[in-house]
Amino acid sequence: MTGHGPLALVGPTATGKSDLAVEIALRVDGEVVNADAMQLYRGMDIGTAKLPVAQRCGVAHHLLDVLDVTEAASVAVYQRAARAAMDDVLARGRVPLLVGGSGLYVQAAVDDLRFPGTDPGVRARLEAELADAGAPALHRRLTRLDPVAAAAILPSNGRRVVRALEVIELTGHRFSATLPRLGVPWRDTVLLGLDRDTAELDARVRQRVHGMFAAGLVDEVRALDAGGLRRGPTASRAVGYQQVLALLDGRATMAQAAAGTVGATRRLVRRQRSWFRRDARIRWLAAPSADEALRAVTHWA
RNA sequence: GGCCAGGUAGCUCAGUCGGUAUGAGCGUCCGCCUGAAAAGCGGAAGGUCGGCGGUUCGACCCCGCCCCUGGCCA
Repeated sequence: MTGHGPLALVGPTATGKSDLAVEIALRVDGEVVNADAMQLYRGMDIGTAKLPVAQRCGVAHHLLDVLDVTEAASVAVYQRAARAAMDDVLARGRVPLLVGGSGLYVQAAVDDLRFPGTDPGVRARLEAELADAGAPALHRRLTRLDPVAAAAILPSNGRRVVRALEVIELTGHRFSATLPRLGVPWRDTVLLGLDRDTAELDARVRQRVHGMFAAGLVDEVRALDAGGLRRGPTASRAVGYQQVLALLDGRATMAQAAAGTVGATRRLVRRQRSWFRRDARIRWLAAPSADEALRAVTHWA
């Protein structure tokens, strides 16, 4: 098979990655490692299109259902877990199959990205400043402390300005100086991409979303809401969940929630594409078949 | 059939006391992305201002007729 390292299957949502991953895993004696930020959450099943156990055909899946809905997800934390999982699979002589559509997560698992630490106190203070002084004011400060980072971050992007200031405060170094260069892979991973024609994918998204509502997405969200979903900064923003929460609040009708979910999913697809598009290492598959995927891997090796 | 309101960007709608629409939000397209990433942020493209005629140096804006939509009255 590949023999040397992990295999990654990436691409926008609703293209059929999960099913294809199982097929490939069965052929190469592989185990799936999730690279989807929202499938990390326990109880978020219908809305994240998490593959039901019955459809996993006995293939082991790692990093699903590891977070409570109230916890914030974090790339750095994910990176450690994903690497540990892949190393474990490798150590057992099997092939890790990294599967998911969260671009930054995939890159964190596959490349030598290093994340400077974080501190809840510092973060909270900066967030508070952001709330009353506004992003441009914080950006001005960043310009003084780290002109290079300031030039790369737009003054309106409060989130990124806050993180840059946090890193500077915590490390004493410029944020721009802490960013490692790309191109240094952590392991020799083969990246495969799965996409579909836009019109076809949009139709699949529409169908999938209607299927989710029919399968009980509203009840799923209601149950998670009772478990604190709203307090979760990450989970409460997930596509579908966000819209159903609005429905439960009476801020949207069922039709609006469904249409909103379809729209948000389409936008997600566009952003996922623009993220993956720039990674020249990805070998894009023309069709979702294990045969083609394995052929691509062989030709690559 | 009569009266009233309205027809401006793909959608919802501002606006112009007559002087080439700095139009807005949403959508669309493109891009950015290093501890919330299904998040966060930016840029661009889109309009014969319902149609025809009139008044005027000049009309999206005023006048007339027509068409369409919604409401009220018959």
